[in-house]
Amino acid sequence: MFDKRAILQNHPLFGALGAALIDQLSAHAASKRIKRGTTIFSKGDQGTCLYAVCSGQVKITVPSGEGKDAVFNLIGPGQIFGEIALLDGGQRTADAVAAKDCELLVIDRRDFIPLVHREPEIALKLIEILCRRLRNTSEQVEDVIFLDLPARLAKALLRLAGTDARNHKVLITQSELGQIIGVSREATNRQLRDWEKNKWVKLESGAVVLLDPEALASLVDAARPARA
Amino acid sequence: MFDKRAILQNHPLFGALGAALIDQLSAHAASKRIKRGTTIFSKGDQGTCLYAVCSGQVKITVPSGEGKDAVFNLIGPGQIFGEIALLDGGQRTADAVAAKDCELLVIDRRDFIPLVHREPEIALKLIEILCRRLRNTSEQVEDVIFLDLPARLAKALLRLAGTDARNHKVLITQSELGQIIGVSREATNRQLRDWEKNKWVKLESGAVVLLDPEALASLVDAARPARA
DNA sequence: AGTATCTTGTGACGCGCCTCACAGGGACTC
DNA sequence: GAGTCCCTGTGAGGCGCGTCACAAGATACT
Repeated sequence: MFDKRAILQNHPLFGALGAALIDQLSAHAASKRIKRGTTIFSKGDQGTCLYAVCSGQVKITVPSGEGKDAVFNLIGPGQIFGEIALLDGGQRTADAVAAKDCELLVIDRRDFIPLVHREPEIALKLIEILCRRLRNTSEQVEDVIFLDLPARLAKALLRLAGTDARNHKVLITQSELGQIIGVSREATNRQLRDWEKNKWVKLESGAVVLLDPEALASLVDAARPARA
Repeated sequence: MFDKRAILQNHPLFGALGAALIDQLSAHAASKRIKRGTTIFSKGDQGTCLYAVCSGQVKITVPSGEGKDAVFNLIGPGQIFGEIALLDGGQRTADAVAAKDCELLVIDRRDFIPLVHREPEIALKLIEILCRRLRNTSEQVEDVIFLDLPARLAKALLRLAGTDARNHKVLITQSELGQIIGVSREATNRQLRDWEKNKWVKLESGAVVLLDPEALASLVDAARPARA
């Protein structure tokens, strides 16, 4: 077990709150250990919980029959997920699966909603988080429409390297990369091999090492010409 | 001119508010007439205003150099736009252009933010709106990744018919349709002609008449097989 | 009415990426 | 040590859709 209060305190969503509120919230928050590969919820479920990741990583995916899932988001420690269904009481818009062994905090709608009504600070924080999500998602739409495979792949690698690893080594399989950018595994592989020839990346089993991040970045820029 | 108070009162975002607050808000809200084709703001601008559409229609687009814009959203009477940049103070994520002559209400960040802090009701309403936007945008990502041209086109037509017109006549040009679904005008035209042969639609200059909406709907379903 | 502009309609061509198919290598299990 | 995964690597074939090019009807502008 771990100290719920300490984790809430450090969490961006709740950090600004007073100690009294933290106590109150932690009384309602259940901690939960989840094994890698476990499904936390599925698209279409009635959603009643908010989740905060304490450790591990959660993959937000959306299925399209035949295991052709697309990966929408990777949630790491200190981030929350499941807010939308929690807040509007609707269905979950995607699946959530533990990408690694995880420790999660779970807060139920019944306990959370009254708090939002009572505490404007939380509401504002939520607005901030939703805005950020919205910006991300909008950018995803743009990317899928405007950027070709190389640009999307480069962008994804840079993003993953930023959040994920020291030394520009991204721990991810090529299938997963493909799912993130919405492209087949084979196409992903071919593009990476191409870059490997140019010494832009080095491929390992289950990982991609970025040797020349700037080259990749310039690729992204080239694909999206500045406005006239 | 039109009565600002009456419009705010009828607006979903503010309808629940007390009369006193409405007065207060309407004092700060400027009304504005905008001619068709006018740019209201551009992607990258520092955004300080929230807009509510009283009449007309606003097109939210995102540019990709060379006039290859994609249309993200069409905002009609009773809807708001520009919330994100308003709320988090960041840059606008897209362009906004008047698709028809419009009457807009404009509320500045300086006047609005304090109100959000003071009035939990408004914050909650905003959360609701942001959630809905987020759901829409997520669905857009899914669609672009999973659905092919016919399915996306069918879906777009059905959506436009639902909000837009009586009698299943959608007033829109084929170029605009292409921009909405992220596809070239030519491809859009070919698909529509195809459907016209089957008597599913009838084409007119600047409009598409849906003769068999159910056929189109079944097409959308077929493209997205139910989960196993 | 006459001209410019927008919209539609279509053919040809090519490229990007998907699908299918198969093979080798590393890791983990019995 | 043999078998079974999962991950990687690659070839061949195909087609969806973008791009270019051009023509004819519709609309708006003066």
